[in-house]
Amino acid sequence: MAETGPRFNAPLPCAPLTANALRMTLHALIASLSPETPVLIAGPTASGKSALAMAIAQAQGGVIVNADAIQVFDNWRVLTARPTLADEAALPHALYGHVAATATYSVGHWLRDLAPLLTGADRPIIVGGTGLYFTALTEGLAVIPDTPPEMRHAADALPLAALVAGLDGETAARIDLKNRARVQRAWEVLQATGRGIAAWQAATPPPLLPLPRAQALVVDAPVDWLNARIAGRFATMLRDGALSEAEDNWSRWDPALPSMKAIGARDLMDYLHGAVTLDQASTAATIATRQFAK
RNA sequence: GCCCGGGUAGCUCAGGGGUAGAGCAGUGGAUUGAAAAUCCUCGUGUCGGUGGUUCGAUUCCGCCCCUGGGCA
Repeated sequence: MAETGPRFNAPLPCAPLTANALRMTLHALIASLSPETPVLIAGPTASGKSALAMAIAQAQGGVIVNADAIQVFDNWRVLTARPTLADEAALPHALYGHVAATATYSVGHWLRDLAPLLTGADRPIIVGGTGLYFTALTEGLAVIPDTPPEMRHAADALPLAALVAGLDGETAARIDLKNRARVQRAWEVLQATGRGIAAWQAATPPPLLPLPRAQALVVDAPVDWLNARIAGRFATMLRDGALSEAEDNWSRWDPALPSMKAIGARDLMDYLHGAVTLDQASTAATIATRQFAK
């Protein structure tokens, strides 16, 4: 059962179906689900995960819970394809836009926010594109004390080689030493706690929701079909107000903030700066989306 | 019409008498608190066409075609 990453069964080959066949497939799929058991929905962006979640909630009830690292922030709705106000009014949603744009947030926060929903009255339907979140949920996450922000600042200033030199042997043997994000995280943990991250991870507690206790679905779609949907997506976002969202974020723009990592945010800011045309921004954002969807 | 640049990977370009290499795009893979992040892997293409010089031309020379700019 122990696999690496969320490798769910994939019963929904939605793309090549006609609208009617798709409706019937969805119908059969939903009918096969137990209304008591938590549902997990993973899949690439623009594959129709949210629509599936809403269809399930509509038919069987339950709360739609976000498992996307960027949709948790309150500053982008259109650009991150968060459920609309109408969607949220129609069906219960949780962990969407509940974090301030200027806050830091990560898997640990998410798991803590999620925990009460797993034992609540409503059956959770957890949808999202962040693989790490699903992995942490179904396979567990090491409990490591928070590292202070100063530690991050200190590490930011150091070259990779210095960080590598500062690791404990057990950790150094285990992680990708060329990957700055991994190395820096390990360095920060060792500095802050005096214990190597490998040791912390070896003591990972059992998962909050092991895969066998959930109904896991992955929306799988052919690349060509996906790319076609992605191609029109940014234009649609612009039409729906992505540009004014960008203007709203203008005064607090800081590329280092997690909330500003939203695909297209940087491109929109570049456009507002006059550095690129809207066309160039759209192209860049579309390419980034396609790469992300893989 | 004349003068000066260019024409090399899907795109932007570097190079240079011994059949060529970067970035981007694309591909495959990794992933334990930045994950919409981060890292790793994969580069043969008539070097615009055609003649010539040469042991050997994508590289030098002629002509032709295309393209950017300047002068008329």
